[in-house]
Amino acid sequence: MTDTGPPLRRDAQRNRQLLLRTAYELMATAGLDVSYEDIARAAGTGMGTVYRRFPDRRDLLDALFSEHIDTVIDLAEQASRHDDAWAGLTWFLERQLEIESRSRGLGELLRGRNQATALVRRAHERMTPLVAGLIDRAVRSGQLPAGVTPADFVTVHVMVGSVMDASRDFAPQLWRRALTVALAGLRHADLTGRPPDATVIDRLYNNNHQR
Amino acid sequence: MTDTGPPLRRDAQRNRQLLLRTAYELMATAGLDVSYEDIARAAGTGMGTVYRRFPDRRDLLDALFSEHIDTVIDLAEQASRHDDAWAGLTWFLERQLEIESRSRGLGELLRGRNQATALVRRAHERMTPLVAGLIDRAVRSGQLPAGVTPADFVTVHVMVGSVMDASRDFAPQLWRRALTVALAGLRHADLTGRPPDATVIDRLYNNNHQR
DNA sequence: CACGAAACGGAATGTCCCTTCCACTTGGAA
DNA sequence: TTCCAAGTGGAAGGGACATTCCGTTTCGTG
Repeated sequence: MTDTGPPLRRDAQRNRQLLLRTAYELMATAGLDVSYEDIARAAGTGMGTVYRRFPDRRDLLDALFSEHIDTVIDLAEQASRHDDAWAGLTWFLERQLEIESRSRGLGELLRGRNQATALVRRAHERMTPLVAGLIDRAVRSGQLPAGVTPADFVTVHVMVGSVMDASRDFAPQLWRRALTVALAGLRHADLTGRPPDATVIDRLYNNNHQR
Repeated sequence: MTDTGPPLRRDAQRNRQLLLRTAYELMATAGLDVSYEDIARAAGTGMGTVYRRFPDRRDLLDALFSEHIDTVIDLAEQASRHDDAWAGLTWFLERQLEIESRSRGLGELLRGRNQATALVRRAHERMTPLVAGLIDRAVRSGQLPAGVTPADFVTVHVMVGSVMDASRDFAPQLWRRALTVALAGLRHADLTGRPPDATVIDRLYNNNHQR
């Protein structure tokens, strides 16, 4: 699946690492839409080098974030093994958001503020059933009211993330308050209306409409 | 304050109206960042005409949305006169969001997804004390738990709006569910930690960091 | 109805970013 | 040490927008 072709020359190897570090830094504060030119300049290489190594931006994103994404998948798995479903859910979401708060780029990726990469899609495919299972358990055990769906959990993720994005520069902890509110809402809202369509999760996370 | 200079020629008058209608339509679905070229093309005029009439984009935005903004201010005033503070708050927020759901552009303007215009700033200066009064009353009457601040209300507005923006194309009513969750959260969250800085409201609404 | 001011359209210019391309440099195998 | 495939930097071309400018057209007053 990940055919690397012939191994890179040592200097190319070095530059690749340098570019990854540089791009990660830039995207941690500025988000995913950093230009290749900026990355090259910050790394002290030419643009050609960036394009040669990462011809498609998604290649770059996947290389940059794959281990962090694995970490998040791990969190979901740990959470799903939690005895207390609600505790698992809140723990998972808070952890995930903490990670997102340290990297704006990763947050944008995980919350579908862009064109999803294959890696991200696969990550969600893997996490969604786990979350769904937790929600199910929590509803059955009475920790969550009937009517709460996995899509509502995703909605909470999106909501809190938007507060994080909006307030990062002047109130970097405000999202915690928003999370408190949103989670309390999940436990107390009357969501007995028609549940959201099943495809909503996918569309929220694999947002096409950029901009 | 609004010196209009010498009156416009009749054809210019007509074009101005045409441009406003056209721009409003475009921004209702595509948001505020429609290019002047697109507006001109859709209206069947040249770009020069758009620039002549609205040399600064803010001029255009204020002209486009001023009456809608007045409507929202009106809602806030009506709400603040409501006997039941909580009912006033929820009614106001739902109405405002309904209006935003009909115009993506207006939503972006009201929720600070851009560089705020003088008009928007004034609108928020006017509405903020009204909302603060309602929150205060609701807390005092026990409808909201102690610790809830006006900034939390704004946060809810931002959160629900983000869901609206993210789901507009495939689930145009999903924001109502998010609103239900968020409002329930406000009533049930334990927000006894240090309250957000007073400037948070302003910064959320007059967002500088565009994208 | 003539004529000057107002308005008009859209070509031209500048900026920013994406992407390709190629003449030059360099690593490392022979 | 030689040599060439691999690697490099940045110029160049292209597209999207913002903004300006000016030759032409249109209004509406005298």
